[in-house]
Amino acid sequence: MTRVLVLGLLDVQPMSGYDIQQMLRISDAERWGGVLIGSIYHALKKMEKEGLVAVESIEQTGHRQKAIYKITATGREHLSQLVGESLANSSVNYPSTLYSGLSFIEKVAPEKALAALNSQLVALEKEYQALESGFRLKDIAMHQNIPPMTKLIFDNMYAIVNQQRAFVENAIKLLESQQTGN
Amino acid sequence: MTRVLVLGLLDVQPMSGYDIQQMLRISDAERWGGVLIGSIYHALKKMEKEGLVAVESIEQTGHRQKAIYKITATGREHLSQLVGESLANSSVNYPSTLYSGLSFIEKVAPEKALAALNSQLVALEKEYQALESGFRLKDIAMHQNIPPMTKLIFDNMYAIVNQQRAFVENAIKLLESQQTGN
DNA sequence: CCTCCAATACTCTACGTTGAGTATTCTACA
DNA sequence: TGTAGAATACTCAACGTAGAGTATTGGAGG
Repeated sequence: MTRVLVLGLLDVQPMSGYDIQQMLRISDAERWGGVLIGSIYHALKKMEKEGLVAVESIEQTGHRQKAIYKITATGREHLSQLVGESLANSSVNYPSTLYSGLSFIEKVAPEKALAALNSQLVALEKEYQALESGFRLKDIAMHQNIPPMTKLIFDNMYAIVNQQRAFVENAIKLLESQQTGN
Repeated sequence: MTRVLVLGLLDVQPMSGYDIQQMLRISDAERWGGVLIGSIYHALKKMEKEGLVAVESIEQTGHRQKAIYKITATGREHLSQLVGESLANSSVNYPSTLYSGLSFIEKVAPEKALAALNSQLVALEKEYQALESGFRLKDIAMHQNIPPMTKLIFDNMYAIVNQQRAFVENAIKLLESQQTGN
């Protein structure tokens, strides 16, 4: 996924690792991608060895220099390949951390478990609001002309957060009913 | 997550890395956890150094030996801690691979993109059916007495697969409408 | 003009994941 | 009784992730 994002951005125009970082930070990819600094530079180095990208130039500013990378023809083919795979592969990923926690929930005291689940509910609420305000900002920036695919992705993110919210609420209800012995 | 599962199982009874592997394979965790061989042994070695687990005994069978691990008191505390965190942390994880593919969908020919998305739909359908038959088998094995928490988790998995199915269907519709120029 | 903080542009190492690979033992069946 | 293949039990190196750390430059305020 890191590779798709890096190659995709370099295909728009040559840029440095830092620029890629900034691009990802500004775009929605920040929220769902969570690509970290180290991964970007690692991907660039790796793909350079593989001939998918190349250093176009090195800009000097005083004693500091930055490498401007560009995508190669092979890289463009590879990108197309990767995008195809990303579209074809199953996109389900279960919240395994939560599942494993619930599987061994008896390892913590019921009050602690309830407190923990409630704090997750707060986190989910926060995520939902961050999504909403992010969307509003984008909507204004693009003058109410958000591309339909971006809209679809946002809707999917809303749906996922809501789904998890309902799930956690049900888990809480179940725990409470078990605690009172009903 | 690997640690929670490994510690949780060792807390039931001492066993070897291979036994843990088998336990996970049999349980539902196989489907959502996807914990791989290497990760289990790595976790065991690491946690042994940290004093969370210890080798209880080494069973010899001819020239082959297997190490039976047990959880320590510190390990039990740690498990409780980890379960608490698993319950408290946000459980949303977006299908970033698909999102990145969709973000750069124009890098592949429209027919290829459609074909790829349709093959994902097939994969999702397969996953749904695997879920259903897995649940039925479990239901029979437990004589229609599946624990409510397990039921909740299964329902969440169904919901997630359905959500992704709807999402991919909408993406396909959007692509088709763009292709015909509506 | 100086100073301090934010921004720029990476480097580096620790860590977990991945799954092919290795080696041994068991077992079914011919 | 021999043997092919499944099951057992783990090793190992390549790889990607993670994010703190380092070093330099730009800019705002006193």
